[in-house]
Amino acid sequence: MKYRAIKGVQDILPPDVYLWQEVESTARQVFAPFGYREIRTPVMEFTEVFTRGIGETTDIVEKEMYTFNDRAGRSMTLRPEGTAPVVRAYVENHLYSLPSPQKYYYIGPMFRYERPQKGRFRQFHQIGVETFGEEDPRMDAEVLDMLRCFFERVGVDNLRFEVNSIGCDECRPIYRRALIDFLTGQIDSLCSDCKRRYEVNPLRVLDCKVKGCGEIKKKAPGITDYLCSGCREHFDALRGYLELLKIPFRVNPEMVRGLDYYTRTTFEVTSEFLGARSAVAAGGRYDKLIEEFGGPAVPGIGFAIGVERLAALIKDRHGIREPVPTVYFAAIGDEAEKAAYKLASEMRTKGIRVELDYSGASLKSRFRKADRLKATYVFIFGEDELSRGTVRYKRLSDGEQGEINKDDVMQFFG
RNA sequence: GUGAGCGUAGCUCAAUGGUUAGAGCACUGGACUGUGGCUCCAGCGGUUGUGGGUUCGAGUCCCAUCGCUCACCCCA
Repeated sequence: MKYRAIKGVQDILPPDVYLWQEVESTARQVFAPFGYREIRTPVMEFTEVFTRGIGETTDIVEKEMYTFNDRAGRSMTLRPEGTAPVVRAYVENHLYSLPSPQKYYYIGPMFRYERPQKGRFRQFHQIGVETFGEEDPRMDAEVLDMLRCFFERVGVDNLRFEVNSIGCDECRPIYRRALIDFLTGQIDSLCSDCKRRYEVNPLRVLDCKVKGCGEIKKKAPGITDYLCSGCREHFDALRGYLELLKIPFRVNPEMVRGLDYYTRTTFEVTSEFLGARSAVAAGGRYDKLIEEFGGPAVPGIGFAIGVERLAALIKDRHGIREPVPTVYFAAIGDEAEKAAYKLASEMRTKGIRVELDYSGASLKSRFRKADRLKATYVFIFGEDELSRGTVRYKRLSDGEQGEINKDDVMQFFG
């Protein structure tokens, strides 16, 4: 084979593409009543948008970005996530001068240079939302409510909603200190990865799946006990509203997010059917990020849904609905084929899906093909019908046949 | 970046180191000349990922390489 797709990217072909269309249109339908409007940002940004936004020491920035110099020597990066670009657009276009809160959603490809595996690709797609200008915990709950609604509409259940609060600039450093102090005493018992995490990002130790570390984790101080009064009240209120909205959730004090910009609320939606990495959606609050981008002190919250992972779940649950042809046109003979060609054009113009072939194959093989295409009707159109000015039809589901006047074809489809 | 597994027909897979690498599905045609699905028959389809090596003989064993998959790190 001469050419092949790049590692970790993939073609989205029919029938899968119909699933994607369904997912995307459901997202639009679900988000609209919550007041979300679409925003489209470029797939490429100046590299600083991500290094500053996501954090210099995160894995994404350190080893996963598609970064290159353009012809003028400026460093550009294919977006590895959606929040930083949307925040950049929000600040650059002064969207904060519009009435708060401003709510946006986006749908599109992201790029990360990673080893592909189940549910992980180098080009993958996210449906994300970002809300600017509201710090009330009711907004956090609302965003989760919208997620719940989306998954319900798209027909995926058995999901776990996990929430946590990782505090703010005030309380997180204090907790971090306490955790480090604790881990320092246990360092010899930690797994090798966790020894590295201890240096780089101690909170990640909480995320470790190794058994030995789990034992240590149980005794470790929890973030929940270190939240400042503001963060504690916010988190308590959020849980209250989630209960009010009857959103089933679990508090997971060990959940740590990989991006630096999160404050207070973080959450993940996971499924046990997704293999090693089970998150199908994740997000959180980022109250300092807009300032970081040179904007006003405006809080934000958002999430992203992994479309590939979601599509895999839906495919498992209920497969794919693919549109089928209404009519398979089998014309026999030069004159009839010519007339059928014309009639098919008229029908298509009216929105009826018509398949006709130019192969001149036997009627039998055309029926076979019509059957394979799952056409609703076969139209038979030969010398006899041509001279009578009619079309013979056969409904494939039950074999019912009849003959209709050529001029009544449109009526036939009512 | 690290580790493991797997590469044979379009797809799913067979083939003790030994004839001309097979089967099912799919595709094309026929039985049925203007009527699909079911059945039967036939046909089409291969550089066994690639390159070396061992051997009288390699799809099979060895080495390298490329690719895919899964897992780790990390992430949607």
